[in-house]
Amino acid sequence: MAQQDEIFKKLVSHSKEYGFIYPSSEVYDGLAAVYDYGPYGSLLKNNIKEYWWKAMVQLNENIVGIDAAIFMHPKTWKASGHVDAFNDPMLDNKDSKKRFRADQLIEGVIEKLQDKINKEVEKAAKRFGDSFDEKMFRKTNPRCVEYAAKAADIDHRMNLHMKNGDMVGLKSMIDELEIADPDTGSRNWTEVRQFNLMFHTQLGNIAGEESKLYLRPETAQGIFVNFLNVQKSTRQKIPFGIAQIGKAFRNEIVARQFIFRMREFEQMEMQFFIRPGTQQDWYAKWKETRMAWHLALGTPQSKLRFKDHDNLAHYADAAVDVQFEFPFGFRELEGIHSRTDFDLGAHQELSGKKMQYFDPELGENYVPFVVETSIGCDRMFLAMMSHAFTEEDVPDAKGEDAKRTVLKLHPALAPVKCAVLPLLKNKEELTSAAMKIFNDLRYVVNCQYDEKDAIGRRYRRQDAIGTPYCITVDFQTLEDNTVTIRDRDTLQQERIKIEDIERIVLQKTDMRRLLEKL
RNA sequence: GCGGAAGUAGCUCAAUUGGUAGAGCGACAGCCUUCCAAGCUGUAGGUCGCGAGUUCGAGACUCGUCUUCCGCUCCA
Repeated sequence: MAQQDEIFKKLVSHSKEYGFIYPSSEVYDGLAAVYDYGPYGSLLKNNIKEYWWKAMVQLNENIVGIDAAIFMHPKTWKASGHVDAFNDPMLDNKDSKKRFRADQLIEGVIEKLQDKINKEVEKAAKRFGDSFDEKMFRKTNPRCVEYAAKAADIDHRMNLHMKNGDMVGLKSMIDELEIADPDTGSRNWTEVRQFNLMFHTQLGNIAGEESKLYLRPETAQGIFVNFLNVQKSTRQKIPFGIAQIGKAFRNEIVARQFIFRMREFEQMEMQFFIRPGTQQDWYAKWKETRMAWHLALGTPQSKLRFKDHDNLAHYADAAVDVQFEFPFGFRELEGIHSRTDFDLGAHQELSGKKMQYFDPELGENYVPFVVETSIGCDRMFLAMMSHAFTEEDVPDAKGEDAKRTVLKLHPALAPVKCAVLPLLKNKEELTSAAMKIFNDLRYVVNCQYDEKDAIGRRYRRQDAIGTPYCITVDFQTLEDNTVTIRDRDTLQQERIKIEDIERIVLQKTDMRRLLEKL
């Protein structure tokens, strides 16, 4: 574990040192849990997005892409359940220093009351034997009735406070019910404070409730509200999908672990609209499809796994995570959710606009069901970086063991595909020949020319940013128009003709090679 | 928000009991160099996180403050 921690730290500093990820606003001492993508980082991130987009949109004639705005009508978030479900009332125990959700503490009391009722029922069942009428007992037994009434009262009042955002009311309930920290028994609580997981800003210049706008906490809603627009303008028939890549914002209480949990992040989401009742088949199909997408990158099966959700979100009837083994353990990378007709149904209800599809085969209208695939772009980035980051021993110029740090990124994802290097800087014939090759190749792939320092050092610099291939121009080049091409992972060199460089580099690094595996 | 740790050059870290801020690596320039972090020379880069206090004198001691990291609570 300590070793894993060490590797993670090295990855973080490597990311900064080589221009992948910088802490945000570093000159002002940084901004917690916000990061900027540097030159190589943004190239890598774009390649990840391209791989996803092409796999989803380009290769599926029944999936189309959109780019919806981050700002949406505030009612969107009312319909989606985010306004209500993402306001968490929290309080701390001053003695144990632990933090709790006020509503969960109060619900604990309700659960205890229900346990008491169940115990009464059990006792009575034993007493009365076969003649026991449980329903009647629950309704008539004075203790059961009392407990049930109390539970209902607490539940009712809590919901009222939650609805009104009445933090003081929640706190007074906690005092009144004499709720204690379950571990320590302490009742020394702070005030209840509200944590809203959505960021907001205002539309127009006048601040006020009516002009309050949220920064979207998920991209999915931009897809749902455009469902009919897209279906009609692209003449799609169910089943079909809408894909989108975009930023989302969540005011996490604690954002940690580098870019794994950020307050501003990027999602790659696809909502697949289907006939009600077919959701299980499509859920299974997308689980399989998405896993294949991950495996095509060469990520070992052992680093990926499915993890079913224990608690389903308010909109889902089935949910599974694709987890990746990060340096800090298996964590969620992608979610696949069967979202039922919850979202479209909610928008239909709140907007008063029909969100229905006429199915010509069935000859009827219905609100489609949805299976969602949602992957965190930044998490995918971190997964690729942490899998690729390698420190290994290789022989140096004297044949002794030396360390090299190399990013073994999939060639199709690598930010720079190829470096063109003259063996020596001070031989004009070599540099001009190399420059000529470089100026030709740059039209085809992202490549670099480097003549500074000894050749070995230049190779290592390219290793550090994950460049899969290095073309070296040497004296033999001047005689027979051949160059060497060095493989990042094997360090093997092959001699190839200059005229073949473009074809060979493309063949090895083109996204096509990756997409064909799907 | 609470608790813990840490802030000195781009990076990693030094600086005896308080006495003029250094090294290695990296960067840049030049020379040299025929394939895996080579050598030589030179250059740039720091109000020691910030603010007070103690002292003849503070990077070091005291107090405050800010930021980051780790843990806890939350995580669609």
